[in-house]
Amino acid sequence: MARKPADQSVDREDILWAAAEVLHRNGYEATTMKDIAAQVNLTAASLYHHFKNKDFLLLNVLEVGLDLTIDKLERIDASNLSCAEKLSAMIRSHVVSVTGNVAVGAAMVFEIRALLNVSVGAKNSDESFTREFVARRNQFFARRDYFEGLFRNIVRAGIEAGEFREVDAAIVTKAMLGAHNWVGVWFKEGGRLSGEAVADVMVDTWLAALGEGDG
Amino acid sequence: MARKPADQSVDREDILWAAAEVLHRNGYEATTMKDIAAQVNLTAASLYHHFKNKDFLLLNVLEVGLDLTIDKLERIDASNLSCAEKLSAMIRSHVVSVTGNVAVGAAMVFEIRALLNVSVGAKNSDESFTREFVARRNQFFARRDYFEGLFRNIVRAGIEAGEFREVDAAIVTKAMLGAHNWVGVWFKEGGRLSGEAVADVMVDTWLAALGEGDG
DNA sequence: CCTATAATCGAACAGTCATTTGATTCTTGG
DNA sequence: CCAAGAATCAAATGACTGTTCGATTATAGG
Repeated sequence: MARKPADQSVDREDILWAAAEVLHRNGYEATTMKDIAAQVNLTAASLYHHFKNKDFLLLNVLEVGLDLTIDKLERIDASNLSCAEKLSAMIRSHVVSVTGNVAVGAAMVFEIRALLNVSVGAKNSDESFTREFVARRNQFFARRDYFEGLFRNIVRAGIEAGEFREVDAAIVTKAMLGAHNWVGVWFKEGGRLSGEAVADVMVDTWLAALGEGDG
Repeated sequence: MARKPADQSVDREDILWAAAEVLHRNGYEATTMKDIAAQVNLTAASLYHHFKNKDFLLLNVLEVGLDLTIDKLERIDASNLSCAEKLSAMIRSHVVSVTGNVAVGAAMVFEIRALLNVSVGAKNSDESFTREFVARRNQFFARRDYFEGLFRNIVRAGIEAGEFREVDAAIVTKAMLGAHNWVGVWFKEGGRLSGEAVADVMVDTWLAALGEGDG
């Protein structure tokens, strides 16, 4: 076949990363195809060679970000650690992801609401695109729930094992994830604390909140 | 002068509330003047009789939401309660605001990033509008910091008073606010828990995180 | 060398949106 | 009752956006 790297050619993944950055910087609706294209020295038109359309491209970004995070969490979940140790590792992993990979990590979270309102209207004439998009979006949301469940289950297990005090696991889990997500908004590289240091504070905070104060 | 309530006329505040709802539902960029107008049975053009333009209107929404919240917090701050009691009251107040008044409370938080990217570009020909907007926006951000500082100061005071354990007050405060803000995203009226109940869980969680477990 | 085709672009389109303008409809103070 | 102005709207404008199309370029395999 033909044409790979002339001066510098671009592949799907490059575009995905560029889109992630713009997405994190500007938000879903304010992100234009031109912005994304500029980030990789292309024209907006060229992006359509790699992705069906804007919505699929941005959804893809969120999918990749979520998959990366889930992957790490599942590895921790499958280990032989105690609940407290598992939760520590999961918190650290999540927070470090959000700080180190701001583009993917934070975008994943904050554009979810925007995702809900995409192309639900009947404006798009193309029925099949809309149908496929809605299907993938629902799958994404299901996976988002699964992600949250990974944390919630550890909290529940820790309570049952007597490692944590009895709390409303669902709410505390949401509080925890909210705190982590928010890190993606305020964290700046080169500030007082590194991503790892922030993660340490988070671990300490949540173990304390769950009654693991004397560890 | 002339013309107030014909069948039903609309004032600044009605528009502000309508805008808050649409803002919370759709996000900053996805909110159209037509959407806001429809919410109060007006045309988009009519909104310009009440507000200079879209950016000022939406900024106004955020300002009002922030002022409401700060007002309650300052009253608590001025009381004679202990640090733990003050913090409890502040958390409860904030969370209840977010759940009960989703429109204003959550919008305030999640549109801040969008606000940053507004009209900074040179597209607007009207210099004075841009200048005034930037000034008010900076003032808003300063007030946002003040809001965060109200929480942070109580945490610090509690540590110094020996009521709380020694934590990184800045980070823990951000974690706390992140958790509260996130409530605005997932909370739905009529769910398992009322806004007050969620607030109770939050109070319990954060007092535990700060080492007030034996209260 | 040639050819299929991957990758890219310029230009054009249709749609949407914020905003302006000028006219119109009320309402109220005098 | 009248006149001033507050509140509203319909229509037009101009900018921007996602997307399509046809043409162009460059590469890899035969």
